[in-house]
Amino acid sequence: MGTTQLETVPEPKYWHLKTVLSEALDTEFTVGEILPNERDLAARFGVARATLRQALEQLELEGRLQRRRGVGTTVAPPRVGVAVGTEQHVWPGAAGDDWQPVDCALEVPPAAVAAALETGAEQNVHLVRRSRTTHGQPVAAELLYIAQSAVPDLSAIDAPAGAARARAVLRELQRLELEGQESAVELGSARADDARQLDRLPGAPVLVVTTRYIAEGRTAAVSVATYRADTCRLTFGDSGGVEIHQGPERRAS
Amino acid sequence: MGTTQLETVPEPKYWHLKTVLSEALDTEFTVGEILPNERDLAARFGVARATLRQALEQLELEGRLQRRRGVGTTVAPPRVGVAVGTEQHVWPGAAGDDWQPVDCALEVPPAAVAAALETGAEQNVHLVRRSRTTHGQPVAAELLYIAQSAVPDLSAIDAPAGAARARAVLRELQRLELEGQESAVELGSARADDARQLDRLPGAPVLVVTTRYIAEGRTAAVSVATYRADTCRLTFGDSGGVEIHQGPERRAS
DNA sequence: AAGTGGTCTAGACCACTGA
DNA sequence: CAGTGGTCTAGACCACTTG
Repeated sequence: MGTTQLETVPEPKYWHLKTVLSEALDTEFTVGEILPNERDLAARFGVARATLRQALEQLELEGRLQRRRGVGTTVAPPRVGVAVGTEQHVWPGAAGDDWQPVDCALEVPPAAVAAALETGAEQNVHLVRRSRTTHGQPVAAELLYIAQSAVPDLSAIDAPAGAARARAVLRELQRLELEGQESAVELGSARADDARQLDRLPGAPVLVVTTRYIAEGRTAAVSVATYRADTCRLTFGDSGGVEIHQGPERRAS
Repeated sequence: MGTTQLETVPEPKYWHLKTVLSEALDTEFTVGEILPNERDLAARFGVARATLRQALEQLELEGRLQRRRGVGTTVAPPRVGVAVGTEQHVWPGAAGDDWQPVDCALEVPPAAVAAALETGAEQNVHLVRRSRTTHGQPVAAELLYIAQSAVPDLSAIDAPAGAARARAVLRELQRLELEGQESAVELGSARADDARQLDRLPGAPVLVVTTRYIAEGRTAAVSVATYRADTCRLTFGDSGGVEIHQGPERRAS
C-alpha cells in the first residue's frame, strides 16, 4: 500500500508509484528477476491496472524494466553503450564494424533522402538493409541509401541479391575517399518491420540516427538507423562511452 | 468510422488511427492549426477517448503534435536541429554558445558523476545550471558539474551566487586546455524541475546528453543536458544538420 | 465559468508464450 | 491449457487556461 502521503499530494498516483517501484528495483530486485504480474501489483498498491501500467511504461522507457507479452516483466540490465559516431570517420561496412548486411535492392528513396543524395525524383538508388547486434541482442536496424554514382562499377557486383550483393556494394564504397560525415539523433517509434527486427512491438520508442556520408563534395550515402531506445545508450566520441547516468537516477540535494 | 478494413485486421485500433491522423495532418492541416478536442475526435472515429489518446500520444512522441492542458492540440512544426557535438571541441560557456547560465552552487554530485570526476564521495563540486533556447523556445536544461581542481583560482570568482557566479566559474574554465570530450545520448523522462524549465509536464520524454570534458588527462567537468525529445533533433558533426527524416515519414516501396 | 487535456477506475476481451 | 502483457471501453473527476 502506498500509504506514505495521500492527502496533501497533487502528485499523480502513477508518478508516485513509479518512484516507489524505482526504489524497490534498486533495493529489492536483481537484474533479470521477474516482477509480480500487473494484476497482482495493481492490487497490492491499491490502484487500477491502467494506473499501474502507466508507471511501468515510464520505467520501461527509462530502461529500468523489460516487458514481454505472454512472459512477464523483468528487471532490465543497464543500458548498453553503442558507438555511433567515431572520431575517425569511416564508411559503413568497413572492417570491424558490427553491422550485418541483410539485403540489397534498387529502390526509389523517400523524398528527403533523394534531396540529400541530389538524385532526381523517382530515381533508383542502392538500398542496403543491415542489422546490428551487441552481446547477441539486436539493437538496431538500418536502411542505407547509396547513390548509384557512388558505386559506378557495377561489373564488380555480380551477386544478384541478398547479403552477398550488399557486401559487394559496400566493398565498392570503400574505394571512395570519405571526406566527412554528420549525424542527427531524434526520437521516433518503430515501424512494423523495424519492430520485428528489434524484437519489439510496433510503436516501441526508438532513437533514429540519420547520417550523411560525404565524398567528392557530395552526399554519397545516407543512413537511417533505428536503435532500441529502451536498451541503448548512443555514444559519440573516441572511447566506448562513459558510465554516467546509466543506472538509478540519483541527484545531489 | 474506420470502415476501411475491419474484419481481417489484427492491427490495433490506435495504430490504424495514428496512421489515418498522420495522413490527415499532412494533407488537411497546417503547422500551428488546432485540432478538434479529444472527445469530439474520439466520437468522430467511433472509439473511446483513451484509444484516441493512445494515438495522439504516439504522434506527439514523434513530434507531429503538441498538446497543452487547458489549451488544446496543435500541429507541431518540424523538429528543430540543435548542435550538441561540434567537431572542434570547446568548453561550455565559450563565446557563441546559446546557453544561458542560471545558477551556481557547491554540491555533492551523484555517485556516477563523482566517479567520473574522480572526486571523493561526499566531496563538493561546482554545479552550474544552464538553460538553452532556440527561436525563443526552451529546448534544454543542463546540470554542469565542474571539479574544484579544474577551477582553483577562486579569488577571481567573487560573485556569491546566481548567474554572475556561474559566468565567473565558466570563465575560469576557459583557461584550461580542453583535450577531448565524449558524449552519450539516451532516452529519459523529465524530472519535475527539468519539466518546469522545459515547459512540459513531468515525465515528458527527453533526450539526455551526458558529456565528459577532458583536460590534463582527467575529467574536468561532466554535463548532463536534458533536451525536449518532442521538439528537438540533436545534430553531431560540422554543419547545423541535414534535413532528413524531419517530416512525415515516407518510405520507398 | 466553460472548455481543454491529464488522471483514474473497473471492468472486458485479445494475442502471445510456455508447459 | 493457464498465465502473461496488450488493447479497449464508458464512464468520472481533476488541473489548467482562457475569456
